[in-house]
Amino acid sequence: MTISCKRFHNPFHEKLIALKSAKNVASLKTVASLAGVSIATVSRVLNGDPVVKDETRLAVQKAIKTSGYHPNRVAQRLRSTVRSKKLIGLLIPDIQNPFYVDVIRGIEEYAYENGSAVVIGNFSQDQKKERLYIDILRSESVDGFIVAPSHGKDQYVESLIEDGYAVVCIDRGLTNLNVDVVKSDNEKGAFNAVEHLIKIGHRRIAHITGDPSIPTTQERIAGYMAAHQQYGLPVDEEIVRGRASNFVSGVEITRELLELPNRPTAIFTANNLLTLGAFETILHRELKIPEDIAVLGFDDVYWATSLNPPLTAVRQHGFEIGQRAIELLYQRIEHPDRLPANVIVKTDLMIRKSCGFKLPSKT
Amino acid sequence: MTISCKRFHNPFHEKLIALKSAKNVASLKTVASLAGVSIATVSRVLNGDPVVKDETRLAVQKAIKTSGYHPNRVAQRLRSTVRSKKLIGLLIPDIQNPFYVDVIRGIEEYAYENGSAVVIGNFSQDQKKERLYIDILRSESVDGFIVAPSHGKDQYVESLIEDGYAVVCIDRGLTNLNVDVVKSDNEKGAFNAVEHLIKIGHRRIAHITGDPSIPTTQERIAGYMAAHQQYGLPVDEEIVRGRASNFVSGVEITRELLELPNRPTAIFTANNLLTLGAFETILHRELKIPEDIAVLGFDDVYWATSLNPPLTAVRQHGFEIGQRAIELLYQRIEHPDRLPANVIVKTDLMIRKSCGFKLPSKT
DNA sequence: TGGTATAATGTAAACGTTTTCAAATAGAAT
DNA sequence: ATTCTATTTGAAAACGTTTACATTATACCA
Repeated sequence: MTISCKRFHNPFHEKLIALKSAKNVASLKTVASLAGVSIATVSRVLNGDPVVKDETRLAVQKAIKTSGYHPNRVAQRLRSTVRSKKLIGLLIPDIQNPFYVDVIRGIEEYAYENGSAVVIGNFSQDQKKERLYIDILRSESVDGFIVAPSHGKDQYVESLIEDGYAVVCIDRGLTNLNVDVVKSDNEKGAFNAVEHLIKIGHRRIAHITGDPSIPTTQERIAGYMAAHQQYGLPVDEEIVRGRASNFVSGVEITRELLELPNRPTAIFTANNLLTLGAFETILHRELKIPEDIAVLGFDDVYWATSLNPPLTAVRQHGFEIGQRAIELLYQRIEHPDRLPANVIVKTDLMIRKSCGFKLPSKT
Repeated sequence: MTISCKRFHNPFHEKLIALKSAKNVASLKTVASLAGVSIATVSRVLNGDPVVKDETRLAVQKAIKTSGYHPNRVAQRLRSTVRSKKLIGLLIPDIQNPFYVDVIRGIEEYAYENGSAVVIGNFSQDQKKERLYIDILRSESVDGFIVAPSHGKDQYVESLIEDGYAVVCIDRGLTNLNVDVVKSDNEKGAFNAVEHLIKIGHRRIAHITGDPSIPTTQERIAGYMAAHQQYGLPVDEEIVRGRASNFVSGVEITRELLELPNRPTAIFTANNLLTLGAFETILHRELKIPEDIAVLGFDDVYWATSLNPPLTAVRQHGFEIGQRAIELLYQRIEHPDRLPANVIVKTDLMIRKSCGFKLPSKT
């Protein structure tokens, strides 16, 4: 007992305690006087400046260790005009959407590996909230933004870029400005999905779209149209409907579709919430999937295989999208004048049972 | 055209431009010289100090508006020793778990309404990652932490409290330290679930538990046991099994259970991933739920009603847990010496079809 | 009018860094 | 010894706030 106490009361340790600030935290000053040098020298050691003498470097490093020093990121951020990569602001439209959760994971993993922290703002498609978050993140001096803008001409996001912030958009771009964008190949994904339905014999395929004002929605509709055109199938505008991108909308529109005199044999839903609405409505009516009506959804989710029947879905690679996005952001921070890149991430069609099987056909 | 240009070239506006810093951002200094006062006065106006004369206040407010001033939160944080509520650190074990997404939403909504920002660290049950995040958040000088500690005696979290940080734990507490905790009533939830199964006639009920080292798991097991005891049902240890809290574990253990000579008539799974594993395994074997075997899961999720059959589940109120947690955190920031609170949030049993119906019985 | 109390504002230090510039030290060459 | 150069270090300013303290302006009273 006495011995261990002694160990803690050696003069060195006492000096250390006295040197720490009110918050009981070691600062440059603590380390400096512990090592008998100036704070400038300590700073140089920390930043790997080769100019310091080996002898001093060693002394400083020892002092850093014994004092348990960690740099104060707030002070660093306040001081330096040059952008580092310490704090990334992330603006997400809907954290409940598993697609965005994947995106977040991708970003977060990369950030973690590089010692960055991520501030997340979930603005729930609410413009006012989006703006508040942008203001907050600005005043937190984040080093860069990753944003899924609420719409194509989001002035607040544009102003960020004009003010010289590093910005990468995900899921949707900006109409007026040339900016780094990472998103899924929505048109191709939708095309492949509808093509699959056509190939296994469907001729009357409904499409429940998301919020028509969102670019993503338009691209998926375009893919739907293109597949029809390519296979010489007419499009019946009556069975291409969409209002909001949520569960309720999925339920309502599916109900409308099922009551149509000439009911479609398949439904292609534009996102996972719509899919859920459709699934539930159909099963509630005691109709069988895929025998009575097939369902194919945009967005694969981890519980898609547990649905009964397992869902055939267009898989977006959210994780990879997130990774690409933060990579681009890092690059932009380093090279602010690099030409903006446009990364399109492929999608995969995950064929399961909700669409039935391929009918015999000659390719 | 000419007119609008003129408007932008009035001397006032030119002065403003000249006053803004290199980053083209207004600071206290900008506002101060625009209003012809010192920065101290501007600061006072901003913080609602009643000492300033109405006349000056008006002038300053006008200058604030025209300059588009926003306070720099980094500088604020660096300067003030007193904790505010501007930046909250949130440490989450698994952002893919919809339960935690609800918790995050609860926290985030409250934070938004109060002008706080939230830094999220997702440490994926990885101790090393948890520690790094704690270090980062410390050095970002967050005003408080909300943490789901990786285990009951998490020294790193404990050290936070010892260093005077405001900390609230969610989902699990800390063994050694008295700290604010918000969590579900796990034992009661499990009890109600098993009671329900017993009441509708099940006599042989398996329990797939989560990672046995997590307190939550123990509490749910306790509820399982208590229900058996109360209804005079013996517990067969062989059908109470658990390894990790993930999907694979759910699949494996379900498989084991199904191959038992004396197969249980119902499975109670301890979280949503295990449930998913069980569901998928059972359906894959072409067994019918609930006729062949009933399933009841801890954790209700938004897609539970879309499963076939819809899942009977113990609903945790993640959103409310988040809200309570940040409320407690705010309180602790204001009153660091308040006695720690222990909030237990009730659960609800959502009865759907995966357990079959109540057998006629004389209560 | 001068004095004093009160109200209003300004000055300057501090928070913990980074970085420029100047100073000190050392070594080499004369 | 003196000067010069190269190496190594330190002093001080700056980032944008808050705040204790000092100063000035205003009002009141004798």
